[in-house]
Amino acid sequence: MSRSIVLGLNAVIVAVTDEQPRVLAVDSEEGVALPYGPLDPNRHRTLELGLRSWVREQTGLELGYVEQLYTFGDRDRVSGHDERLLSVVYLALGRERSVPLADATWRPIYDFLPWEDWRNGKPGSIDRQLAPGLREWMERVGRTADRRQRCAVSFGLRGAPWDGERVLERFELLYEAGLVLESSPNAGGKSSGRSMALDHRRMVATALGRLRGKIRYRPVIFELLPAQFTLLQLQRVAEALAGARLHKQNFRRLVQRGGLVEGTGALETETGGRPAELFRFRQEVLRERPAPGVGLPGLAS
Amino acid sequence: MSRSIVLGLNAVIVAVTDEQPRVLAVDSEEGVALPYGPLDPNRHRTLELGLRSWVREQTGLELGYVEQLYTFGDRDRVSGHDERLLSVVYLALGRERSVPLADATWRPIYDFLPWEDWRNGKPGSIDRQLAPGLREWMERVGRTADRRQRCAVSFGLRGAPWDGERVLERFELLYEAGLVLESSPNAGGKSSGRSMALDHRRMVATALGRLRGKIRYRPVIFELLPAQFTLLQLQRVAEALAGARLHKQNFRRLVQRGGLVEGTGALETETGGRPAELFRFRQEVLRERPAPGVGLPGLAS
DNA sequence: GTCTCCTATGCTCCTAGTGAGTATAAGTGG
DNA sequence: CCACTTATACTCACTAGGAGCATAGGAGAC
Repeated sequence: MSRSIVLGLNAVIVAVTDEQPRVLAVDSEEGVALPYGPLDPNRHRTLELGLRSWVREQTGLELGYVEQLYTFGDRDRVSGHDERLLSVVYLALGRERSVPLADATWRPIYDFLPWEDWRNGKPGSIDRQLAPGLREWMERVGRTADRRQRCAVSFGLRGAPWDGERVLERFELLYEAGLVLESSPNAGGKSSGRSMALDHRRMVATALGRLRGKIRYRPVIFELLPAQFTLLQLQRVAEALAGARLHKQNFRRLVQRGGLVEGTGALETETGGRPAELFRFRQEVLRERPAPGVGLPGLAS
Repeated sequence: MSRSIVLGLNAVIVAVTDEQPRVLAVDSEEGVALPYGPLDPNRHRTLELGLRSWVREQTGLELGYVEQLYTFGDRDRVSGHDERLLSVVYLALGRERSVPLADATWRPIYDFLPWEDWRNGKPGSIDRQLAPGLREWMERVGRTADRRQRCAVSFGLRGAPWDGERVLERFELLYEAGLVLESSPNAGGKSSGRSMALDHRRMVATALGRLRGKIRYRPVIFELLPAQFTLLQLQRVAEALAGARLHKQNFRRLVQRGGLVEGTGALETETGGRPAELFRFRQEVLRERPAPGVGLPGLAS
């Protein structure tokens, strides 16, 4: 049984609207799925171009910022295939807009990973379901020091701090423990989140973790915002991605003194309070600071 | 011409000895090459296991710490192949030791990327050859604002700071400008560095950039050290990777007060001066701090 | 108008961390 | 005992970050 290799291209396309980070997904037989297409060795000169063309075809969207995320290739990650399926996954950022093709829709990321959103305090499901579930799992498979350490570090148990960037570690731990079930459309209550096709939820987890890390040292957050924005809009997007509330005054101080933005003089009056100045991203910061990012005051660094 | 896909696995295996970061390489027809082997869909359950088995076969080395780096898949990156070659590249860390197989040797990374080593001041080749070369290239292809920005940011020209982590950006810029020539064993003088087979030098550049970033927020540097070490040894390894000198007293303060190491009480007397205490990595730091890394005092952060 | 309730924005205070350097300790080889 | 090496403790100034107070300028209720 000499199997051939098929190379798939997947995109985790992220946008933030109404203070919710969202991912563009299509409907498939296996459930909610990321835009996908196989690499065509003849047509696609590069992997990224192949990805862009598949996304265009399936969602009508022309991608802007794109970066490679990870390549998944375990044999058992998808069942029932005759070929060996490898998937190269990309992260794309953009502003949400209506998508021409009807079956492509923007879904809130935290529907799939509800334990990652701490903006309204610690999600109750962590103490109610996930932590007990992990404990049960450890009883079942053996309470090794290594497993205890992983649980503590990933979920901030036993005095460890919560680290927003460990999204993937948390997902993989829950997966191992059988607390998130994939490939079964209606599996899991609200606690363990909505599932996706195949291992697409793992891809979303990878993307969120990477994005949370990256906004701190590269100005990628501006890919998610219009050309002009108020500082509160910027903060809301940062909070949506970080999944945590930030200290307002200090956030402003950081982005302004850090030279990331510059005022335009124009005012936004639809704020519901005092009008806010509109700002724009300051390109020159790239030449001035080695690692310009937004900084997340109020988070454990 | 419907081409099939071949999936290659490459390893950038890094160790530090004699204050030099080194990469394990084998000799091939095209020149110095990274350990390589195609994925066997039947034998290799995961990509990482496939990689480990190829490295074992080609170098006799059993890998420890391994992480996925990047997947290269451009059509034109290798010429003369009938199939489309994709390469999934992994970064591996270890302590250097004699390698059973004779044609696998440890080569200094800075032989391939000499402009990355600033430990003895700014490498002269930057001002002598690379910067002028980039200028010429821009004259030739057009001096767009975007190109000027890339040059300035990557190489710290026109007042921009040098950012040690932008290894890949620098390499790609030099490659575009024709200042590093691959696939020609004797190309380039000392200035542009020794070349490697195919696009393997790009892989090494990717690995070095990732590693420089990672030691700051994950304690991976200890993978490169013996179980016990003096603080100066630790510092020398950090310097070797960062390609820069660090402030000694502040470096010690950072790793000690950061809880990354703990003294063993034992002394190392072969220092040539006052004996130094031997330290070991402190596992518990993982539970205490969200992003424990060594910190590089003296570098622009 | 004026009161209340928004959000925006400026400023202060305190603490922890970082950059840079001085001083002292404890070995080695002559 | 000397010069020289490396180790380690400590100081000082400065900056960045956490937390909160105070004021500014709009909208809507009355």
